[in-house]
Amino acid sequence: MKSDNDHIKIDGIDKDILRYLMAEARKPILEIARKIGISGAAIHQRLRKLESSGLISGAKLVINPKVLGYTTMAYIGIYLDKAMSNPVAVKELEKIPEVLECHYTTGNWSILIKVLCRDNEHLMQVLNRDIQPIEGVSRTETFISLDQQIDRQITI
Amino acid sequence: MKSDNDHIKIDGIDKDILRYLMAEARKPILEIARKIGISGAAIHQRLRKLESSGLISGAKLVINPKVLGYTTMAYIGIYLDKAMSNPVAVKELEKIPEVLECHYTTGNWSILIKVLCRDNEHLMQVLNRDIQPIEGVSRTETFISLDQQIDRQITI
DNA sequence: GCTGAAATAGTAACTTC
DNA sequence: GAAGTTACTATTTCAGC
Repeated sequence: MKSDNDHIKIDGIDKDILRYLMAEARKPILEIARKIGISGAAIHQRLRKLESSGLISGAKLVINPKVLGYTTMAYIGIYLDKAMSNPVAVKELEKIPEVLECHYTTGNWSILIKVLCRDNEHLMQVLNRDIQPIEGVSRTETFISLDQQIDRQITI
Repeated sequence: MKSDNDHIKIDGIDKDILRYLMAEARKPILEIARKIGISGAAIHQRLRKLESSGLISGAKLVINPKVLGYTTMAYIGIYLDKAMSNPVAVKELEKIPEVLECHYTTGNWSILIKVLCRDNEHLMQVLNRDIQPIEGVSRTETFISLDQQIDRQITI
């Protein structure tokens, strides 16, 4: 039984399989099999092992929010009152669909969140109507991402 | 021909399909077909349409970096000298595999990046050996993510 | 959106080292 | 017994309707 923190051994073949699927999760496994030089069933067995080891945590369809009209991405640093517990604030943030990430951070803020909005007006609404009213939120600092220039996963 | 910024029409069935696949990109399409009540081929047609519209930009295998021993995630705000052009700095940041995201932001910094390291010592190395030496980088502010409490995509 | 044929994936039993 | 192949069934993909 492997816990989340055990390091596991993966060989070159595992790495090849992962690299292909990290870029294109629905790539035909037989195609990978032909390129690597082993059978499709063998790849499937390795994938099952990588899944049960916890290294593979899933596969997600990536969608382009711009096509839906969501063009404004921003990071917001949130200062919480000392009395306010982080988990309670996170529970409230979870209810806001525009909040995509939430980190409990060292440094100036208690919380750093990433939000995705249609435009600046929508962002202002989320700040004023959804975030500021949360109990314990004293102040926020907003950084709009004018352009996301790198977006990738860990390199295998 | 649709450009990246056109909004497209998607109906309830499209939304259902997207919701299933955004959570589990490798979920059998026939399984979704049975739940929604249309044929697998119909779903496939809709997926092709969604792909060519640009809404679906791909499918990625999600891996758990903790299993590989990467436990320290941090955001780093970077101040650039006025003379330094952003694209040149980004080109250098791209060469650092630990840099997962890079945003050109409004506010205090020129650039906000997200890095993933094995531990605090590794993070220190990346800062001192890889980031600080980049020409034009004058100062950095680091925020370690003690815990990522929300991580999701846009809600459809 | 459906149908049906060809390609591909997933599973299990068998083989080899 | 760990890793792979072969053989078999289910699913996906693609063309024609």
